[in-house]
Amino acid sequence: MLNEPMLNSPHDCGDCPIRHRAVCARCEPLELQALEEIKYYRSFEAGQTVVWSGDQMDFVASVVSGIASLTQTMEDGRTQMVGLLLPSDFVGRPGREGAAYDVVATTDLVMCCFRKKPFERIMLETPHIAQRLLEMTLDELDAAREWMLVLGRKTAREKIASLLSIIARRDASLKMTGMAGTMVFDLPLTREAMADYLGLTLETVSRQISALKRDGVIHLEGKRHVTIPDLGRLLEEAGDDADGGVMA
Amino acid sequence: MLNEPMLNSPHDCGDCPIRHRAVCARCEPLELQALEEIKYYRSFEAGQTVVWSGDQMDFVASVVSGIASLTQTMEDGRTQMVGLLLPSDFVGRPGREGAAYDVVATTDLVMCCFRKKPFERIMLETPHIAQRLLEMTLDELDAAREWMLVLGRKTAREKIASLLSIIARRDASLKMTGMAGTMVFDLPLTREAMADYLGLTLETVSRQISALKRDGVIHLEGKRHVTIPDLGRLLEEAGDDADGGVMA
DNA sequence: GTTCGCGCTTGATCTGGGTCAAGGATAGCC
DNA sequence: GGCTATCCTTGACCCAGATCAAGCGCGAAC
Repeated sequence: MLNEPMLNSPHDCGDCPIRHRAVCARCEPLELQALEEIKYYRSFEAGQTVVWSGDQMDFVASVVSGIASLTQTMEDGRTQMVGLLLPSDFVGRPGREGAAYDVVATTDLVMCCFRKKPFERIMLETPHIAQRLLEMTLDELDAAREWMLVLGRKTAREKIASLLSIIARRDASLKMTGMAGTMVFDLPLTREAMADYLGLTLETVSRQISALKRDGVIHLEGKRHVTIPDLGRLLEEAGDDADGGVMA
Repeated sequence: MLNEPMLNSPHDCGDCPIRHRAVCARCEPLELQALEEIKYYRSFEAGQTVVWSGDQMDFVASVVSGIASLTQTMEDGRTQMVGLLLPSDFVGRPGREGAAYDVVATTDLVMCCFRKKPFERIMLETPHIAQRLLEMTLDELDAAREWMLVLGRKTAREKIASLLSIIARRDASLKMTGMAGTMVFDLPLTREAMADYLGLTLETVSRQISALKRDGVIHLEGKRHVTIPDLGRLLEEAGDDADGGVMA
């Protein structure tokens, strides 16, 4: 039903060190020089906040390695993760002033940043960059809306299954046999981060993971290393036959 | 914190009959002719489905009058509304094939449609249309993510308050006195539609509305005509002091 | 008028997931 | 080795919201 925004572009453009779909210099030879000039890298440790909601955000960026999350927090501390940024994902709001949500490094993180003002100028001069950003933003919108179904209508078990299948399918190190075969990967999120993404408590996340393990839908080595013997079965658990959901 | 995508452009361009922010012919004098040629109107009765999820969608459109909603449904019938389209809102996925969700006429509805292929061509030739669409899509993304917080972390009472304040602030017929003054409007949604938007059951929606009424936070005449004597108070109920939330 | 249907309300009861609380496992560090 | 911190698990209990059920109000059709 939905397309799969995060899946559709590993964007492997050879030795390009950046691999960001939107503005990869290698894919934009004409703009190479202009983009190179406004480009810089930033590193963050797990747990660090990249930008605070409402703060001025004078750059746009794409993830080089690691995972960042977009998070909203209420005054009383309730938080909801509204997006996961994996390598090659883009973050930024050309034409917008402040950040709309906290951007937090969930793992150690390297981002490739472009100063915003000149980036916007380049965008104006280079129509297909705006169009590519539009497509990516539409993908993110689809993913966000898919996630609204998860948050609003799925049970705890379905939520966990949805998240696991999404991570499994995006994980670069996945090992897959057959159409709905075995997948192996490491969870890049703590139970608490998963809870924040799923609108649950960390206790419920833990319990449901234990239940999936007990029922043989998944296997765990340690707390993070996951084996999914039958992805099709997991997708059924997710209440989501057609596709395994989408993320952003 | 967040900007207010749906609020920021009543886009009153005089006698323009369309008033769609993205492609209003009056605001695009250069493209007037080209857009006029691919433009047509469609009317729907309340309850009709405009497009089904997955179907080919060979147009993009903006709402002229009435309300449409974007809805996702699981095989077992659970449904989640993922967007509300009010007059001047845009719907469509330039560069995308099928529809990602059902589009349903929630009230009687008139849409101004543009055939997709030629629209995409015009977009390619007219950079600032792509840029305007990008900005609108970013707004919708913000709204969707804001709604994720509502779905994932707010209580039933807060959800209702969030929805009411959003509708109140977007309603054209609103009557407002002072900064957080009295507002009067008609609910354009049934209890069931509200439930689908909020991830609740219609019974819970009904009960919470009754509770808000009992507590004097809102007044009701009949089942749809709402008076909010103190918007500030409602926003507190919404657990959302800074702003009243955003919608899409 | 009566009847129907739909949208809505309200009550009674049940339950999934939250809350509170007590450990267990593992990694780093002295 | 022991100590501490972090992350995770599990149990006991509770409550917000779901579910099941009955009935109301009101406009439309006859």
